[in-house]
Amino acid sequence: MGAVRNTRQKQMVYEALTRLDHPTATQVYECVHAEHPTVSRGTVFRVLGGFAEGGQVRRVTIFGSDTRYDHTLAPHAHGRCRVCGRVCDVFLPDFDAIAAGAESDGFCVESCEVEFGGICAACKREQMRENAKEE
Amino acid sequence: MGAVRNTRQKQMVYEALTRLDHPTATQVYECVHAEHPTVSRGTVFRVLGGFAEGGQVRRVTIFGSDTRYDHTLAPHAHGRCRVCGRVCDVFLPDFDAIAAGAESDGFCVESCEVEFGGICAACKREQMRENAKEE
DNA sequence: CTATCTGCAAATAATTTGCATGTAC
DNA sequence: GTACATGCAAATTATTTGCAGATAG
Repeated sequence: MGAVRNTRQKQMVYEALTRLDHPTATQVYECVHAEHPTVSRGTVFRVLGGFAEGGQVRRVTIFGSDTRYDHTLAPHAHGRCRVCGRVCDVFLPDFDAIAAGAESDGFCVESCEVEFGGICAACKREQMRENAKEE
Repeated sequence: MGAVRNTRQKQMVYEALTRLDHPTATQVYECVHAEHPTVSRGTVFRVLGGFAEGGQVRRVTIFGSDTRYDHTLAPHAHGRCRVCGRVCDVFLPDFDAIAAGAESDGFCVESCEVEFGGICAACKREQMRENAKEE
């Protein structure tokens, strides 16, 4: 018992996840439901929950926003750009050092989430160009 | 215009915030409402939102859990202990280095949130004691 | 076959909002 | 006095759940 079955719905949810960019569960539902109207909200939420449980996807809660899902498993941080609004992956050169810092404060680390607010590389470049024009 | 008024409700909400430990808005509401039944949910949510906006308190979203509020403004991380369930403050020796890492990946950092999952110092000590007893 | 999954629709739970009234300054 | 704030209750929004029927292995 306890065997997890590979259903069409799970495949569709996972595929939507790889195609969308850090989507919320509702966005995944909308994406899947658009092409397959019979797929229900409940199923999408349950499937995503199962994936998160099983470690196939990462559940990310960014700032005030809703819970989002990320299919990239390699350790990385997230940035929320206040210009374009997008959530983007941010790779830190020394992710392990962060956990090490927490350990030194007595907390036994098993998982770690890092989120930034600010401006993404693309929007920053855009701003530079604007400023240059003003001169 | 635009002047923020100092009302009794705001004082009570802030006081509850300092007394509770990383509470959710609903917990703050329950705390305040217990002693002052006329204070409404809407007011508590609005006041907390205003505080977060004005920078008097920090809004923290930890893992899947609800939005929480923190009156400690000094930069620090949060740990969610999977044994006692509590959210505790974790002070990292070099918080700035994390943002520096993100900058090196091109993200222009304005704010940073770090969350850990694991076991807090108190529960870890408890475990040690248990293990010692088994010998 | 049968344990797991799904669809549906109803139930929760958190948070927001409209509006008439209250009150800080 | 008046602009901002509050109380209330209804509206939204995200997510969960119960259950009967469908289906993967």
